[in-house]
Amino acid sequence: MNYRLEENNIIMAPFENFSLALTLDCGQAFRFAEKDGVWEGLVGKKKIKAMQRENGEVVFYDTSEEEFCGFISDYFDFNTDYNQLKELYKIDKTMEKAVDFCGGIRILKQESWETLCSFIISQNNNIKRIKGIIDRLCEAFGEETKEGYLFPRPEVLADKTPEELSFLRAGFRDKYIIDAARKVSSGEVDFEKIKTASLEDAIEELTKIRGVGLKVASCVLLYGFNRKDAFPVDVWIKRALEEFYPEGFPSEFYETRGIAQQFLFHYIRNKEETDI
DNA sequence: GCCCAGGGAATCG
DNA sequence: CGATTCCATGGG
Repeated sequence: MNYRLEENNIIMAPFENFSLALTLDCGQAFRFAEKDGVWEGLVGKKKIKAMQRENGEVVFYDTSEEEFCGFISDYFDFNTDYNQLKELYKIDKTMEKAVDFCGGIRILKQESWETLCSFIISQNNNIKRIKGIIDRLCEAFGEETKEGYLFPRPEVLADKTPEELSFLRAGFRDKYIIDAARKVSSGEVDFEKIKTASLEDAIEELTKIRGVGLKVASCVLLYGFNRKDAFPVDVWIKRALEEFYPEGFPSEFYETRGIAQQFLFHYIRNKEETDI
């Protein structure tokens, strides 16, 4: 990673066609907002504030070399070589187009509980509403800090009732949030076990929660447990598999097929609109 | 009014 | 098993 320090900001040199906007707004994370080209969001207790210049440089504001090399690089998974992965994906015609279209995306390493709760809310829902529900959830139950409201811990939500969550306007998902909070805070669903379990066992553990099926569990593992072999199949990916991969998704991608999935998802979902 | 949104559970046959 | 229906809410 090539970077330099200017006052309290880190300037990161362009690399691998990295796109800050695509990465933060491709449907994997829901707590980042853009204003005048500057993206802000809370990751745990720390705020990440960043913008990307025309020349590809990324400015990370109010940080240090230590924080950039540790916390920020870890969150963006900057030490994983995406160029190598993208070359591999290009053996496939459709994936080649996807990589050309949105190869600047990186899979973030998000906090496990926040990811679980967020993707429970995501089911049969649209991204704009998902963000609104999560904003209200954080403001009502998250610890208030000078950086903003933290994502509420499961212990705080475990003893709530659906009526107490009705202001979220989460619909039928409110009881799923409560069930997840109870099972995670009690240890009935064990995050430590998930971290070392096989993909199959990890999915089985997460699907003990009401409202968590194969797709949500796969998203949680991919985005919230850094499991690059987790492969969420939503309506868009399902269509793409039927249309382009009647023989199945290429087995060569297995170990990192979750990343390939993210490129494919964004490509098929956005190509028509931007072609015009 | 109708349809759909990064699904899942319950209920059929 | 697979297919269908219902679930809340809001935007297009």
